[in-house]
Amino acid sequence: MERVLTATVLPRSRLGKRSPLGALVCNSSAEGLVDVGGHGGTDGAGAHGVHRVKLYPGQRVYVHCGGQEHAGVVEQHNHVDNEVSIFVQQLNQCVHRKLEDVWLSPSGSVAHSVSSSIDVPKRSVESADMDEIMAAMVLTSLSCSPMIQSPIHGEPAPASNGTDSTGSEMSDGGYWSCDHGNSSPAPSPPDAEADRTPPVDDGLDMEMDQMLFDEPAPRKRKNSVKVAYRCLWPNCGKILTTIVGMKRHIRTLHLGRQNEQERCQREEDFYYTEIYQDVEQSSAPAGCGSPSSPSHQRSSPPPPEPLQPSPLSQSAPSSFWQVHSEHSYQAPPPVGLTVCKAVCVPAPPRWTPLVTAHQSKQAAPFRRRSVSVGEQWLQNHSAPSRPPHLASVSPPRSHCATRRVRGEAKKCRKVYGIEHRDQWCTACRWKKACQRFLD
DNA sequence: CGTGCCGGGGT
DNA sequence: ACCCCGGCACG
Repeated sequence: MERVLTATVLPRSRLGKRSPLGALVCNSSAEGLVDVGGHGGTDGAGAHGVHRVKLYPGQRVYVHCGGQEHAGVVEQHNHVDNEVSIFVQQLNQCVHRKLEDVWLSPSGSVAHSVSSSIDVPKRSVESADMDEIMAAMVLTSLSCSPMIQSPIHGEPAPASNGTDSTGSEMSDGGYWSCDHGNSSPAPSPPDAEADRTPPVDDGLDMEMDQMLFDEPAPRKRKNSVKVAYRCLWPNCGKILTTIVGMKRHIRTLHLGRQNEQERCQREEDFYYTEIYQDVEQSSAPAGCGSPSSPSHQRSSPPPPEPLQPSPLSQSAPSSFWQVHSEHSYQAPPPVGLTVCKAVCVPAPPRWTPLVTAHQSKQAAPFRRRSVSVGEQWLQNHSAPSRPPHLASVSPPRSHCATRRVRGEAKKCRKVYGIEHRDQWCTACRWKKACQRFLD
């Protein structure tokens, strides 16, 4: 019931900072306290003075003075001491009384104090203070809860293209308004909000958790500007409140499919921007534009150009370089080549044609056949300036899908001649692709 | 036609 | 795994 009370009498002007609830009641007391004062309450326990209300100057009250009750007029009500200065006309003097000793009606008629007039259970002062504190906390949380959720719900859904005027979303925007107005029940609690949130990704959920529990609402309010991060990925526009969450969002949703090893860690930085939102502005009554629209954006990074992955993330399909030594035709080189053959350029004295062979090889079209380790190395290192589309695109085997193009390199047969067949590489001897003079 | 080498078979 | 060869494609 107190909740209803506090919700309905949300203050327009707060007087009692030290006692939020008192301030609230005070507000209502201006109109309500007087006329309820004389009503016949059934609260028999309230045979004492005024509790937890503020008396305003000029208000008529009754006090005991010199063993007799006198009517008086409130001159001042000191909240700190809970003392009331009352001018007693009969005595023509001003008296000070504790609030508890002040009556709004003659005790002879009805022996109850102001506190009983408002439907508040009689309690000790301590418990009453606790009530105030609790009520203040409730109020605080209620009034601040919109701030908490705003960064998430205030922004368009991921599918939005950035236009913030989402009419149906305005219901959420209503919480931006401080004026919860006459809604009898408390505003929809945060968990209800969370349920409505589309579970797009875990990042958002975590954001919600962080926002709701880790970050006390008042802290958010310290600066009147809220910071959030908006994903710049096309057709996304997701808003998160932490950089970590945003980076994770970009990583998982947008960059996730790319080669993780090749991807630069900081690449996510290019795909989000920092946005700010004025609390005051956003808490304006609903209807004056979407509350979700960020008041201004800052530090706009270069346009995302996202569909074209940055060079950092572009990775040569390593599958193309598959090591497929179909045949272990590693002909023992006649001059004793070592295992290094696969990687090092074999350059025995007799293989002088090798150099030209390699040079010509670079221009030769690629072949469908899987390449050997040596070929990989050569293709990776010896021709860095070749057109990238030849390097990174999947096998562009020119014409023949099944048979490799005849290399221009001289092969063992040509080098050694058929009469020195024993000097051929094994592959050549076996009529396989030459492993010594690679294409 | 010479050459490179794939696919397949034999041991 | 090693060895050989038929046969095809290419220059």
